[in-house]
Amino acid sequence: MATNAKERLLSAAERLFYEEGIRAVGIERILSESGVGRASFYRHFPSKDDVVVEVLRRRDGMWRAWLDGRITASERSPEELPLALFDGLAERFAAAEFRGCAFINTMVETADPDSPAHHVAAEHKEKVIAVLDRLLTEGGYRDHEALARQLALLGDGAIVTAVREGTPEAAVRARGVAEVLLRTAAREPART
Amino acid sequence: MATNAKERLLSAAERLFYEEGIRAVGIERILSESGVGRASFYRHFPSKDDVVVEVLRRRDGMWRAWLDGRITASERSPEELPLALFDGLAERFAAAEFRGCAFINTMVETADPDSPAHHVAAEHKEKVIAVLDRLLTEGGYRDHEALARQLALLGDGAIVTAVREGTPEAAVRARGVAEVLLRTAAREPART
DNA sequence: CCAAGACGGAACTGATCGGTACCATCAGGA
DNA sequence: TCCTGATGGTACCGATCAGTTCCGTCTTGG
Repeated sequence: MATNAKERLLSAAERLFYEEGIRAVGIERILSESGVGRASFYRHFPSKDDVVVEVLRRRDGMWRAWLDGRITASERSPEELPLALFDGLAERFAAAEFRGCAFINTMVETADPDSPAHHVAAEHKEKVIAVLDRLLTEGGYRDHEALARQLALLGDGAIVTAVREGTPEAAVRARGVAEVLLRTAAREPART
Repeated sequence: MATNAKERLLSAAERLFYEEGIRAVGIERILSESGVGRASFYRHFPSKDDVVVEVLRRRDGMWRAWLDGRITASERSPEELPLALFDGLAERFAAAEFRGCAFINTMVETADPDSPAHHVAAEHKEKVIAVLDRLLTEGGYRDHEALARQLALLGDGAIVTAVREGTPEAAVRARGVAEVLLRTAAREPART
């Protein structure tokens, strides 16, 4: 039976890619930090690019599961529930290893917008927007899709700002903007 | 007399770094596209890293000069003048070669926040925020600094969103948020 | 008990990386 | 005229890149 070589490779690659960047991390580093042999690497993955894509897919699943958790654990009212995104971001920004959004970073580092990695990263963001759209719809907001895209834009702005500043403060600022946005937005007539 | 070898190097490097990323562009590419000899390169710059820093400094100056131009050319009223940033971004996003903000890209690609390049990039953003702060102060906004930082966060969010979507639409969405923000913000009592 | 398969280690390929050294050329000022 | 200094071209350096190949070992299911 196979041991968990593939799993070790993926988790080491995920950590290294996030901390130092994709191009900056060579195969050698992934091998030495995961303890996997060179040949085993290429038994599981045709090339480094395939590792990148699979790491992003994993991270997409993890990240959205985490977001769902933060949403269900939030004690905010339905019309304020979308703000749970910014509550969550505030936590993430405070983590020592925080270095922005792996998907934004990938799109920046992988210049070619047609590359598989760029594609997976872009899809992740659309899925997050879909989650926000659902929350806003349930919250009774009329123009929920446009609002969802504005909130996502705010979240991404907060992320790159936090990378630059090195403090979690950007999450608070973005949440402030989001609160104004939600208060101003029109909601469906109450159904009572 | 020296010809313009240094200038050719810098403009070629700036274009290549922006289009393909810093790590993705080797010295060889810069040499061949600028027509400069290898030795001449190292007569002007101690290392590639120094080119990166000087390119960023140049671009910082150019970019802020361009922003100033867009501001003075704007026909918006003083209280709406900060929106000129988003008008300008809308133009940039529509350009075929648009690939985000060179400074954000640099900070993402250069993981080390202590590196000179990261530093120059971070300083650029602070200078832009200072410009916004001045506009907001002149527009009579009370909490101008916090507002300036929120608008800058919106701008950066629009930029990374535009990279992902490949359309200029994000500028319009961000401007919409900015309008709500400015309308909601408290202004000094009118001095008439 | 033994064969199949997953594994780690290491040697090797060709290409490219950033950086150095040397050389011939060409312009301009004394 | 001659000399100085900036230039472009090229050969070269050691290091590292992604990827291939082979070999010995260990585990596990039949």
